[in-house]
Amino acid sequence: MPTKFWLMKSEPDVYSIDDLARDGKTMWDGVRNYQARNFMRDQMQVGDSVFFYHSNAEPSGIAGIAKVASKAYADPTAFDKKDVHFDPKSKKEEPTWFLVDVAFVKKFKNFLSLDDIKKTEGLEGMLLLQKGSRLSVQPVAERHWKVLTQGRRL
DNA sequence: GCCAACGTTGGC
DNA sequence: GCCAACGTTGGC
Repeated sequence: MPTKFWLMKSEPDVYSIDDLARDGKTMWDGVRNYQARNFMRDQMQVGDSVFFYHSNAEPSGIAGIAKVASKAYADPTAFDKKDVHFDPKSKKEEPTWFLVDVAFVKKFKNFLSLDDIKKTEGLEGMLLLQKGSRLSVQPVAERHWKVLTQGRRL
């Protein structure tokens, strides 16, 4: 598998790095975008590293690190009529939506804000920084991961 | 809360 | 298969 590094977005009001630290592990449910689903279903491997990104936050940015803790399986919230992420088109025999389990690794002592990320050199081409990029699950190039994690007190 | 940039849906 | 209308994301 080519990619071993990922970035996954969550709104901290809904589920933050502190929630993951408390739970230890969580189902990354509610992804309803095909590209994001495909990354989880087709490419993620147990043990892959994940930037836990706080979106729609004050400030937005990378809050810590998590890791992929399961292979992809059907997202149960798609079958649950009472769930906000319910999708009547997804059938149990042939699920539309998938998720992986994500486990807590660390919370950064120094939150890495989007502002900091933008100021960082060597991130040319990083998906997160592309205008209009909204993908909530995205691959991170190894060199970008290194640039962001090395030479910093995180 | 605004709104630009995307993604999806559905009429034709 | 086109594309307008609509819904969502997410920075600001």
